[in-house]
Amino acid sequence: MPELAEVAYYCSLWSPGKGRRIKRVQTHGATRCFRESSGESVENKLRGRTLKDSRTHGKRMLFQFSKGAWLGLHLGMTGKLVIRKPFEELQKHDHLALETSAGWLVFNDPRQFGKVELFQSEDLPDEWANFPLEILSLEFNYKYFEQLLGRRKRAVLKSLLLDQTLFPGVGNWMADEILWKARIRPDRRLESLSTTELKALFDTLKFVCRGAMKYVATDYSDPPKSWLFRHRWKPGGICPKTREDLSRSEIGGRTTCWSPAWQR
DNA sequence: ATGCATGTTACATG
DNA sequence: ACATGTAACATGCA
Repeated sequence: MPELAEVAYYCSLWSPGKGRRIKRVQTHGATRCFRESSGESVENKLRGRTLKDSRTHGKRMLFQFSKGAWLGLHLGMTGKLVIRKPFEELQKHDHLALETSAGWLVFNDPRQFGKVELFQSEDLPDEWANFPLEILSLEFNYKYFEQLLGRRKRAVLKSLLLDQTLFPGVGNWMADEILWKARIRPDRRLESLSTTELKALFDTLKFVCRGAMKYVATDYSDPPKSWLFRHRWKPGGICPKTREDLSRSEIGGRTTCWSPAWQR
């Protein structure tokens, strides 16, 4: 589920907890989400701390607590954040739940591809200090974009867009949306693009990220029907531009949807 | 029962 | 160094 905008949305769901003390922490200690650390260490670290701030970068989330404690979350494929009422029963895949006076701040993830990690530092943790530029930042301009692609001439576009070190936050549906909007086939290689196409790719990259933030990040509403998003998973889905059938196949290990009559 | 899923990583291979 | 393919992870859904 979660890409750039979905992550921003879920992150915002914990905002009612800001400024509140963590009265109690519940975990299911040994689930995969905790990786090398344990649920117990997370409990000990966060109990009694106050949630001060939160941020996202691409698909990652970071929560800052008092006394230099930081909680990093990645939602994987099926993770989400949710608030449960103070006396509400926790559910089956609630791996981490922080009790505050505003209710439980819950991380839920059935498939457990998500990840929970703790950092201890006064300032932003080192792991977060050197991330690539965010796509929607001002500094992520066309010149930077060209420079990013410098060594990747042979790469297939679909795979390239999914590279989190280049385009943090772009996931499967956004990559397809970007290529569809730019009218470029997902199986093309970077080296085959004309200057015009490269510029179109940059513009649609920004466009799709902005649109995703506008629609999805605010209240989890779907993008409009003019987007591929609304048609790509429907059996017999139709391209909103040509009204013709969409195609689907695996590219770079991921199911990919495109419009053969529209994309070249 | 089968196949598939908005993600990442490790590993083998070219 | 770059690129590709596969498996693995663990669960729910059609």
